[in-house]
Amino acid sequence: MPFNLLLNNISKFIHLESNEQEIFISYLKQKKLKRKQIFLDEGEVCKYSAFVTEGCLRGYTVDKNGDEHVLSFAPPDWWIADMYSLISQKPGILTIEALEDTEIILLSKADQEKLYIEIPKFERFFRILIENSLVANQQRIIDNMSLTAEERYKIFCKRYPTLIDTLPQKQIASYIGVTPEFFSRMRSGLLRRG
Amino acid sequence: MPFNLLLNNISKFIHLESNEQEIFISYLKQKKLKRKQIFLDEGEVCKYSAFVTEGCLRGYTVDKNGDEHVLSFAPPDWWIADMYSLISQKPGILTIEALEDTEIILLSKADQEKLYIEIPKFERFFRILIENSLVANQQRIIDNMSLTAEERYKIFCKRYPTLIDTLPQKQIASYIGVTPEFFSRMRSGLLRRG
DNA sequence: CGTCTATTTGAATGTACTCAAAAGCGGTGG
DNA sequence: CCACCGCTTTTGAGTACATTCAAATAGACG
Repeated sequence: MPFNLLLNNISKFIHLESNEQEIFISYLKQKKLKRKQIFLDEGEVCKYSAFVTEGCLRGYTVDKNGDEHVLSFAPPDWWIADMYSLISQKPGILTIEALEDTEIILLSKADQEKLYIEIPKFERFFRILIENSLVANQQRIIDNMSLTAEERYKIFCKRYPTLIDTLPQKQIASYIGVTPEFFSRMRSGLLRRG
Repeated sequence: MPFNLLLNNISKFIHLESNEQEIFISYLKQKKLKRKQIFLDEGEVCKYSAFVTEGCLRGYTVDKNGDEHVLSFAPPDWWIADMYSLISQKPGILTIEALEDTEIILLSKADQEKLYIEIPKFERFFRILIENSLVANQQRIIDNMSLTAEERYKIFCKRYPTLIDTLPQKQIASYIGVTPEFFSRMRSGLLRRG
């Protein structure tokens, strides 16, 4: 079944009866994205949460100089959306793009709201999901203020070991908050030393 | 009634029947903090969410050089906690301190969990609260990556106009992510120009 | 293969930091 | 109520981490 990864993800936090599973599944849509395909563009209203089952997405913003800044990666078993836009239903600031051929499961904002009412457990599920996301984001703010680029890179390597070999350096540099040039020097420095 | 600010805050997102209000209020405790008093210390397990009714708190971390970094301010009508520690019930990294004489309302983790079960609406309330917090934190990450210190300062002034005159510059500098010395220069630069 | 993009390397520059010291301000006690 | 003490803010000079711009090299995809 194509929804197994998602159902398993959910079962870590709440238990669904089989009829509840059916209702939930009825709300889901599958979608495939080609490498470099845009899932959500800056300025659009975000109408879906996406759960990645294969491949990888990235969410990024573009600043006034045209430089990109990666807010988040979404490898398999992760959710991604422009949370600001999804909540407010106003035009968003994120672009979400496939870094490779990717498969996702979609849950629309409207259906998510229905879920909250029909199966209140989902309110709990998404609360917990967002709590964890909040904690991770707060930690990242602290790290950005407290640590050097090299320390942030080491933390990234520990926290996302699987992403290190798959992602282009450019993208990791952008997530960590340095230029690709500096990231390259940093890495060759780390290799020579420890 | 001392809980009016909090009840009013909640009523923006969910409606409580009067008996539900009573249950909720029965879980709350009031507490007063003197200026510079520590509400939660680094390394402690965070057992309470705090809602500020008067004064102001700040949550900060201390890095390996002994420098402080402010993660959040909590003026009246705001919640504050060490979310990581509150969720995991492990020792936290935040210190939460009163910047002035402050009054807060406490809700314990245990009672919050009870609320979720007895009055499921609260699951929704806190989900929404945390969603908004997540969006604000994500925006801050983006701003830290995209903007200069001066631009971040201007945004801070717009977003928290009331805090500008009450907070010591040192604290704002720490929130924005610059040294007090640089912050001072930056400000005098801004005053001379526009 | 050829083209396009990613990565590396070099040199000059800038933004923000460090250390040091002076000036300002606020709270507290005599 | 004033004087003092401690903390915050300002100012100065030198420095560092990271950026910019440019060019060469390497890699990946069609």
